[in-house]
Amino acid sequence: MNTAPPREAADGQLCCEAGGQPSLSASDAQAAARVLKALSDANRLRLLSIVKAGDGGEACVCDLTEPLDLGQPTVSHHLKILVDAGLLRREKRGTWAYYSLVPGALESASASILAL
Amino acid sequence: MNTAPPREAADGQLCCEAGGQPSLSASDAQAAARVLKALSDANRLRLLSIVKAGDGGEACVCDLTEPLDLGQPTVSHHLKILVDAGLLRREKRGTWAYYSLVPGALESASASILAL
DNA sequence: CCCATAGATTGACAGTTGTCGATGTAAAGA
DNA sequence: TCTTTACATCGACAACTGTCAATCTATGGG
Repeated sequence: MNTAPPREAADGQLCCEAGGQPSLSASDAQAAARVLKALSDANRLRLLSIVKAGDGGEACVCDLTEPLDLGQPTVSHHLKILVDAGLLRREKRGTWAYYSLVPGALESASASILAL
Repeated sequence: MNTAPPREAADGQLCCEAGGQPSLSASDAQAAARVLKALSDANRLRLLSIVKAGDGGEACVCDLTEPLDLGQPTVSHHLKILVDAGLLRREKRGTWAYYSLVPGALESASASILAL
């Protein structure tokens, strides 16, 4: 809305000076936000942590329901969000579903913050 | 191959070997989630990016309202969230409010993901 | 075939979030 | 003083999120 920036500040400091840098495109920001949104919940961070610390780097849902003190449908819901964000992988073996980290996914999310 | 985990219904909890590691405490997860939640919005990521790329590493609100195509109150709202999360600093000079990155804050947020 | 178990899906509901318009406030000019 | 400028705050509203109880699906054992 500011079409006429003040250019005569007494101190010489201009207010609205065009940065001109693309900085971060809207689509890049949206892509990064999609992953970070999956990481913005305490219970989901704990799920990732437990999966990472699990034997063989994986864990099944029954391993995850108890330590978080959440219902099983809620845990499944969070796991689906993490899978959809590309952070977790689901592998079904027999009756059980094993979740494991997608290699490099956390590093990529971490890097997207530093790349701001 | 099918590596069936030990299972006992009446015993209660013996599905997959419980990996009793503390992994990530509830309070640590909540603290990390609080910062990551501030980073989980595309417009806020763009705000940080513009501030970082700004002259002197700072920018005033009028620099931020236009490129995001958001109303001024909305931008102020997002900036407040970023300040509350410890990611931005606000300094008022004259009529203008200049925002700048808190040194190390992004690195710390990034590290909290890798520390999972 | 019937039943038990692991897990996903559905529906509902309260709480939160992003956005805007209207208004308030403080500083700089006229 | 009166007005303009830059920004914050408030109130409202739609959209989204996290959670649970109930139900559905699929696998395995008798």
